[in-house]
Amino acid sequence: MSDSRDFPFSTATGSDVRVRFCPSPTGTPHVGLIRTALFNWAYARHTGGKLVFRIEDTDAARDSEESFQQILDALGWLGLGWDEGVNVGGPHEPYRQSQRSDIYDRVIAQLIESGNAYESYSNAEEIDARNTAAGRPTQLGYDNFDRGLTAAQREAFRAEGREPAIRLRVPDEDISFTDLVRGDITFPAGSFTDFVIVRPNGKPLYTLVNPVDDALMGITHVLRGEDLLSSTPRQIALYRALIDAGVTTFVPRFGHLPYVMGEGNKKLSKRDPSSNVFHHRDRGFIPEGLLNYLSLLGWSLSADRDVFSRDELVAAFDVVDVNPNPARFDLKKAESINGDHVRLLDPEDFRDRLVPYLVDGGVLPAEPTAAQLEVLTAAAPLVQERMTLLGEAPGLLGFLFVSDAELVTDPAARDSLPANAAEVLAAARGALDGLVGTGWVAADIQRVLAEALVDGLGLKPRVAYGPLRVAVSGRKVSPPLFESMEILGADSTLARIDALAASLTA
RNA sequence: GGCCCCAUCGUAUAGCGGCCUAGUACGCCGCCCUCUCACGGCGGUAACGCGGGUUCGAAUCCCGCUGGGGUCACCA
Repeated sequence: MSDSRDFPFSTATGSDVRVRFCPSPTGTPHVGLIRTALFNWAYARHTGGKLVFRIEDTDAARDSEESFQQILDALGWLGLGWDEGVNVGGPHEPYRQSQRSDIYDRVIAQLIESGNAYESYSNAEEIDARNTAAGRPTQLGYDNFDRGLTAAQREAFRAEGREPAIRLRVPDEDISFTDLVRGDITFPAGSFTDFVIVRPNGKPLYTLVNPVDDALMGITHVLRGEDLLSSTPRQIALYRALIDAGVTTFVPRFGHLPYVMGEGNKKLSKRDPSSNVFHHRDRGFIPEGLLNYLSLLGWSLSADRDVFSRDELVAAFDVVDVNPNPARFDLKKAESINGDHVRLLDPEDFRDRLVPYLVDGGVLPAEPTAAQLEVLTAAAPLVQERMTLLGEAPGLLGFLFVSDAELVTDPAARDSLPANAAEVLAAARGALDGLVGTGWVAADIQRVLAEALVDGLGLKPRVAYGPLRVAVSGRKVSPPLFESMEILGADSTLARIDALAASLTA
């Protein structure tokens, strides 16, 4: 066939690669959507090519400004930047389809002019009726009936006041392409009939605007979800029409990324909280962790390593290495990866990232004081390696930011107190008293406590320190005890021990 | 139903004809470390859907089956 010569696929491989991310602003950003953005971004960075960010808002009924802002928010948070497009501009403005009507009108005219598209007056009822009459399954849909309409017939329909949809005349031959992640794929001739590209009201459909914009913007690689795979032959048909009409000169290469699955064998539902990027951010995922995990859905860096940086991802990423099979979103694994990245953070960076979570958790005011930040700086290193999600911060560190009087003791922690708690507390109090005025550092605290409780009373360490942990933090689980006491200071520490002791005898 | 895609431990994957008595990670189960919780360390559990070929040799190539999924809109 002469297809490859007349309708060549893109041969871009290096810095001439142009990929795009073109979400429709409906709803909250889904992890699957972000994974698609990530792979496009990574491919552009890896090849040295360009990433174009376009918004497909041609469905006024479903699109929203709020959703658009959320997409921007998500991309910004994750650090996925683009080279051309919304908010940054470029040579193919505008980048919101709702503002490109004139461009589409022009292309539609070219398509009709060149004979690649035509007016179709058939409505659904008429199509069904014709199919039934012809003994053809109605499921087969449109029958290309209007292809042969004469000027007189069109005029007659017009006279009836009917407005035509515009359909693309599709080639009656097999359509093949080499999918970058799946290999050669062929759709037999007759798989689909002439399809609508413009509504009777003049509004162009996704089937037209998506390929048209890709063509006009010089997109060389279309990396998108697997759900679009079956529409690819139609897009290629449209591309051929665009080439024939002189609108563009090549067909992009396609790569269909596997689904991100939820429980069972279904796509991760938008209703599942795990699908919501912001839900993960709120819980304390950091961009490095979420991005790392998402990249593992359908791809891998190497045989024996799955924690890596953005730069490592970019250096190694290639679409052809993407797995074609669907991947399940595994929250446990995601959290584990996130925890690894949290531990990799520089201490100051880690501390800074804690602040918003502590503010949201009501632990710190919107504008923390210098004293509070000082406490945080001292405490952060104590919890960095024991946190998986930053959202754990309020629960872990809250006790350091409340007055002794405000400290609430978790009922479960109180219940865990051993029978001899009062005795332990009293002995600790006595030992600690000796330190007042001599400096108040963790090592000394631990030493005197060990002498008094472990050596003196002969207690097991966990029995000895349990009551103190509850007294100081109000919880069964806390950052390391002696360091916590040091940060809290002698006065608070003693006051809290006294308070718990008093409540035991009350 | 037509067409298309997919198929390695529970999960994500490595594997692209011999290095595989199938590796790694998460999970799970033990043990160690330990002031709690974590972290860390050590060990264990667990997979090539089935059937035919091709080949000296197949998880890897081909065909069929089975099983999953997607798509068939004047949504995107």
